[in-house]
Amino acid sequence: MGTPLAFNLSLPEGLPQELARGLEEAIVFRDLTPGERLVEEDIASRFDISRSPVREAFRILETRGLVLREARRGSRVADLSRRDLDEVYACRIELEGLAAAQAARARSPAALDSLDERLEALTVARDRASPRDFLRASMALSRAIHEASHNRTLIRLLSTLEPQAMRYRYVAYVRAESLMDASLEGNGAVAESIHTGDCEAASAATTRMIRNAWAVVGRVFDESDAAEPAA
Amino acid sequence: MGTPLAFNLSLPEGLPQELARGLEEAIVFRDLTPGERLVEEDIASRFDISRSPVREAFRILETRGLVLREARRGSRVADLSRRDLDEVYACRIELEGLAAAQAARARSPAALDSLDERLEALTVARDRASPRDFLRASMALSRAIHEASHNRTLIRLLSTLEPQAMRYRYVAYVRAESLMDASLEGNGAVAESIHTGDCEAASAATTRMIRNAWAVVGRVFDESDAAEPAA
DNA sequence: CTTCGGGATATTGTATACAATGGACTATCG
DNA sequence: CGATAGTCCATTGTATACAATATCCCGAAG
Repeated sequence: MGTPLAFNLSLPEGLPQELARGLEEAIVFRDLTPGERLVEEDIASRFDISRSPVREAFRILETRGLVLREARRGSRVADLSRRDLDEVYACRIELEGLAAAQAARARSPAALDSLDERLEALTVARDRASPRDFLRASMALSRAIHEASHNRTLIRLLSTLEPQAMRYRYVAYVRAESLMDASLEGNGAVAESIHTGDCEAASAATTRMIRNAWAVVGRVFDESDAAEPAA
Repeated sequence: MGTPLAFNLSLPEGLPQELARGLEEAIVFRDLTPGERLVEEDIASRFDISRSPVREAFRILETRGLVLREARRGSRVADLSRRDLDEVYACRIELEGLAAAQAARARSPAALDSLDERLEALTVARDRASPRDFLRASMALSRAIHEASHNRTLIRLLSTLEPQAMRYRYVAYVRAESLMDASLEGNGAVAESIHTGDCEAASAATTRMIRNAWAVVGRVFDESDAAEPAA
């Protein structure tokens, strides 16, 4: 399993966080495959650091549902499953809906600007038709919406839920790039109602978008899963 | 600040987890006060262990919103505020509502038994009129509902949200013990609709219960906060 | 051929040692 | 007297060392 896993690790925010971010991308984009074992020493030596920050990074990833840790039995990349997908999307509907509603209520100018910016970037990424870039941009936009809610607790919860969702979105986008159009459209509607300040509409638009995505991503996943049942 | 903080730390689930549980109780029940600094070495020597597990425990508590960590500046017990309270309750409404609905949909016999058991225990705790015991029992009942949803992702999210809510509930119960009656009644209604298998009713009952609690706990907190603004 | 046991090994969990940084204190200068 | 630079100390961040345990492999017995 010749995994590249080569990202430079500067430390503007702490080494464990940086490492976690890198590993997160590797998991989402399947450089690290579901079920793959994660040995602390391996990762540590690969980046020429000690096990201490690696352990902390694993813990971070565990709270994001990307890594499973069993006491004294080690860590491994969390599996993908239809059941897990459904769990994540059910939760997303509730929390993203709330975030959009509260963002619409707050309507802070700075947050709205950031939102427009990210939406623009998302359009650009769609035109390049790269699932990877599109997802990164989509993640940034989501974060902007979450932060526009000015609800730190909600932001905390979503930051531990979104990465898990990204994995399924990536699989779907790779197999059906047209999904990106739907996502772009949905996000546009959400952004618009947030601008308007209509909480109900923002929540409804978000709910609708995620429910759609759920159906499509789920379908694609099932097909993908049937093709290669034990990835 | 002669903090007792004496709980025996056996290790049936790992030392950091055990320590985190103990510290969590100490924070919820105000043995550790909001804003109080948490020095790794202090805690470590107090329990005669090394800093390693203490650091991991702090990280766990950070994900539960009970501890704030700033890079190289140490950790401290998270403050209580009306804003934080509102954030937590807004999220709880969504997630607990979903949990109740999914529990009603699943209706697995084992989970229902566990639920009844916890509800009975809650009644007993109410009769003793001890906020501490009541909260512990209430926490157990909540967990039973969450697990009855059979949604691991939701359980994960709620397990990082509930402890934060417990802090406010504790403050409120101490000042207004009658709140326990309301909680007991609300939980009874929720349990009943879960038994019935009516998702809508379960969700609605939960939403109503939490919305009520939000209003009352918020009011009590404001009064309490006015009395001692900087605890 | 299968199953059970025992030891070697790989890996995690905990402790300790070292490095680096931030804050406080002090002394000196304007 | 106030401001500021320099030093010291408390504390976190990282690395390494040690302990404990689960797993794997192999051999022997049934």
